[in-house]
Amino acid sequence: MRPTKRDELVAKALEVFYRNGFHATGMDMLVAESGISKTSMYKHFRTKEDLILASLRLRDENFRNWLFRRMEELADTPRGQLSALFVALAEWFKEDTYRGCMFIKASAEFQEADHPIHVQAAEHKRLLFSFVKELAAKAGAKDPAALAYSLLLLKEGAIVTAQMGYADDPATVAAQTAEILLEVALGPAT
Amino acid sequence: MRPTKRDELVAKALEVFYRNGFHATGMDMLVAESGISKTSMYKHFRTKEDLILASLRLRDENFRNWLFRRMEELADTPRGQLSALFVALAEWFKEDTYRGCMFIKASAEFQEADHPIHVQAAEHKRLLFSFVKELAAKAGAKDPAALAYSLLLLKEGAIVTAQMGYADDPATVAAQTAEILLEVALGPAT
DNA sequence: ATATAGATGTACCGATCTGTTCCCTTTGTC
DNA sequence: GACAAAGGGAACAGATCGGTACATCTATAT
Repeated sequence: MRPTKRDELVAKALEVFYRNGFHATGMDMLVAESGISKTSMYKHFRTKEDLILASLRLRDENFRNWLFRRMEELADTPRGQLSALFVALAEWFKEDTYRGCMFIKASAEFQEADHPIHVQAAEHKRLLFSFVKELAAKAGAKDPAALAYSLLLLKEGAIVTAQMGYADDPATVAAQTAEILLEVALGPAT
Repeated sequence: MRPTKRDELVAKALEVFYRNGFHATGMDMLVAESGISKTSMYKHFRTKEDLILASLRLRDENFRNWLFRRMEELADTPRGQLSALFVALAEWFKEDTYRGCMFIKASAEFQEADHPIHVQAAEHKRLLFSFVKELAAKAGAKDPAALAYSLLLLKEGAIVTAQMGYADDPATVAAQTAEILLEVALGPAT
């Protein structure tokens, strides 16, 4: 069965919100860009906030699927997959549609810690943390949570540095730094 | 001489933009919060964008002054001051007005790489990089730029992680990770 | 005392914001 | 062919957006 209008709308809204920001994107702009009438939009989503939340859900699904699959394609050991996280990042940064992390930006535009959008953005980061922590455990880290946490700090740092564009190649620096942390935590690479 | 109205306005605008976001803050809200008339605002600044740029200039000055002074207060060796960067971060995160990095958020709300606001935000990060690179050189790093770059990735990562509030204590994790990098780059702590 | 600069208050402009209303057309199904 | 569900078009509310117009007030410097 073909994608429903609702799915089309969410996909397009995701794209526009990512490219243009949340507050800066009006519903009229979404009408113009998606070709879907405002009437239909408000039949599917009661408010703009609901549409943003749906966009973030889709983004979370797409991004985690892509990242986890890519890490598995690039290496077949847990340790190799942790390294591959930063290879995947480099690929992402090179896309000319790259505009930083949608969840960081969502939490920045909706700052109250209990705002539904903020909460949902944080949830995405929590899911990534779980995944990386599992990998760190499989790789034999003594303190998987600490290793995962460190690696993710590098990841977030590289993401915002790439977004601001004031430095050359944050993914490579992050990858090299991650290698140091992996050696300290897991011993020399085999 | 007392602070001019213009200075008062910029200081208040900085506070409100930081707390509330750029697009989400209207000029009428600034009138209400600062008690300064819209007429005066537009005498001092031709556009909202000009006011944002002035706020960012003030923020850059305040933040770098605070951070550099704090690092010097906390340690008197270059290496110690690099460690102290993360102690200062922890103090910042604990402030109940903490809302992430204003420059990251500015670059996120004004994404075009050549937008004046984006450019100015990136400039702040460049200045921090220069300072940390100098310290890394004084501390005897073989590749001061690489060490500074790594440490700043941790810093940015900790900043956004603290902003999103999905993890307990990013400053401490960043500090511990930085210690590892310092030992690898400079040898065991004396 | 008076000229001047800075600040104020308030009403207003046209555009845009989120969200609604009313009515019409398409589409798939029995 | 009848019918319901879904979508479209377009105007409209009421609020807010960035920015302007205009007349007034106040402090200081000469």
